[in-house]
Amino acid sequence: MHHKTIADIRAFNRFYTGFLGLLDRYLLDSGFSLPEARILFEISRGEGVQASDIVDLVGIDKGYLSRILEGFVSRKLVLRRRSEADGRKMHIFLTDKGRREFDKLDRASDNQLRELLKDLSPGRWSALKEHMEGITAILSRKPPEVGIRTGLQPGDIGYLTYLHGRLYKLECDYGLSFEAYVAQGLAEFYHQYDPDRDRVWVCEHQGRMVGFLLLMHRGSRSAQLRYFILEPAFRGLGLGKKLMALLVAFAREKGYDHVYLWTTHEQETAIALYKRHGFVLTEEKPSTGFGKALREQRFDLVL
Amino acid sequence: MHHKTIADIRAFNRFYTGFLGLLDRYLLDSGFSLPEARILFEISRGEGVQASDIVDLVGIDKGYLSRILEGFVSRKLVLRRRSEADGRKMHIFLTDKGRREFDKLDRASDNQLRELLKDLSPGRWSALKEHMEGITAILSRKPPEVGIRTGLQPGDIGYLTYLHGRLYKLECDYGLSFEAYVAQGLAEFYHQYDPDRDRVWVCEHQGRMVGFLLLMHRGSRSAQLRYFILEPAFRGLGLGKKLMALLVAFAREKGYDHVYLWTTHEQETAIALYKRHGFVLTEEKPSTGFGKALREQRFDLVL
DNA sequence: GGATATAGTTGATTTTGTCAACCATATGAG
DNA sequence: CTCATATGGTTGACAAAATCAACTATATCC
Repeated sequence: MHHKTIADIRAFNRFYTGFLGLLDRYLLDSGFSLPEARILFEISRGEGVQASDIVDLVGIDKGYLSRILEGFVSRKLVLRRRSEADGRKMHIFLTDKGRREFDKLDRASDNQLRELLKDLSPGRWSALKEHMEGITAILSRKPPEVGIRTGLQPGDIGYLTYLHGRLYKLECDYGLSFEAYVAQGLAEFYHQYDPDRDRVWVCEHQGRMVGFLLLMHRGSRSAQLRYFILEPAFRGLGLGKKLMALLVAFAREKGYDHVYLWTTHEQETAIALYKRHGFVLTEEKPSTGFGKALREQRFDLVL
Repeated sequence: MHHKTIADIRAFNRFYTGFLGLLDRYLLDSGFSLPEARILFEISRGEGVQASDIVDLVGIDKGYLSRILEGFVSRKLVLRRRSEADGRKMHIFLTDKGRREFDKLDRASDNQLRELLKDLSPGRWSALKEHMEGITAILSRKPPEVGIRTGLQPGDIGYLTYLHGRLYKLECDYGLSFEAYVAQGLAEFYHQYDPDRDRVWVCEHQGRMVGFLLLMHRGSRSAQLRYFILEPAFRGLGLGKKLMALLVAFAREKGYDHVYLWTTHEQETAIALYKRHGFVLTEEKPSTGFGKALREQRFDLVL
């Protein structure tokens, strides 16, 4: 199934192994071997670490580590001190000399990398960094950090339209006319946008919109929920629930009697969410608007 | 200067070294060492490779390689054959047994990776792949591959609006009203879009729009150029020139008398491009439309 | 208090990688 | 043609890196 992707990942692994090898080669004339450098790094990062931590962090045999540390001690780079709390453990510290040597090595590594990448434009530097952060986050199973902000910013109208166009095409096979309709609707919304009575919530991940919800006034007592959307990769993280809670709280705070929304019968996941927050189906009508037979449905929530 | 970024990249290197180590560890019980596996891989990829190629690809000492190959030969996994064209060279081939063994290893590596990543959602798989491709492209200094297609697709209207909103904010400090204006304009364009007389050109990089240009009919003999935009990271690659050439060719082909466009005096780079393609300033009027004093300018090109 | 586990050390050994010398063939200048 | 030099690869001698199992000392848990 993922066959092509697996092959791509393995290709990247080979490529990056080569790149890392390029960096490592240089260490040779630094007086430290590769594992020595990594061990020094771990010691400098957490002064007082114990050997078993390093074993885990660097993935090295404990016997081997013991000997490398022995070497460091004889070169007067580190000190080993038996733990007072647990007599089996040894805490490891850099001596002043060790710190100096490590700093030298560390600076040299920085320079080497800087040299290697100095021809890249700032745009590519930051792209590189973003890609790396992305990979780290994915492989270490960090749940993506998503912030929710209110208030429209330049780019939001367009990106929201883009999300609708792309995802409704993908998931419901709507065509371009739907996207044009969204663009039109958002342009109109913008013109009657009243920050006091209306509110938008934007979910952002690394500067990119991944979710959206909007509540706008319709007369003085009621309001309409519109443009609810979540990027597929960010579903199932509770964002929809969080957005909905914010919306209900806002509607209450602003004193609306009730909130309504229009959707189509196809939006099953969204509808389940609406229902869970107390919305009930109040009206239904057929539609052929976006190139297929649909039932448009109205849901109402009385506050 | 890039100090923080350098540190981030080094952090990624440590992280990824660990990840690769995880993958490599497994090889231990495959009967092949890590360099052996890489060498086998290179042989299988290019049957008949010569030793020196492998030295370059894998970054291994030639003496060491010679011995590893010797080992393969004695295990009947590969054949060495002296080149007929150059008696110094040896071409290396997998035997049937070698191919079988390699396939086994290769499949096992695939499975191992698949196993390691099986809990990731499809969205994260493809994100991972994209990040990896991005890093490879940047580090190997590949000029970004940009394709130009014609024809609107779902997502285009929104993304184009987004580009305008974001970039005009960034570069000219236009506000949201400009973006709403673009959204409106594009929705209208879509409704009167006539594939026979109008054309859009979309520059794409890795599935994302990075440039756009449109020509639409205005009456039967003249046409208007609109929505010309290029993502900053993709300027200076000759894309603007290419788009403009496509537009002029299309306008000629469709028999238009002349092409015109409206812009503002601030768009200096774009204006230079227009002039280079024969456009001349024909009209100018003040405007305060998007929150600042501007001179709107009309340029015409007679064909 | 005795079985079991953890933290680290040590000795023996294997695997992996490096270096320089070397052979055979090819290439290019005169 | 031929001699100096370069290229592709092999070999021997070593050094470095890594592994494994046995061992000591301390801690923990019933």
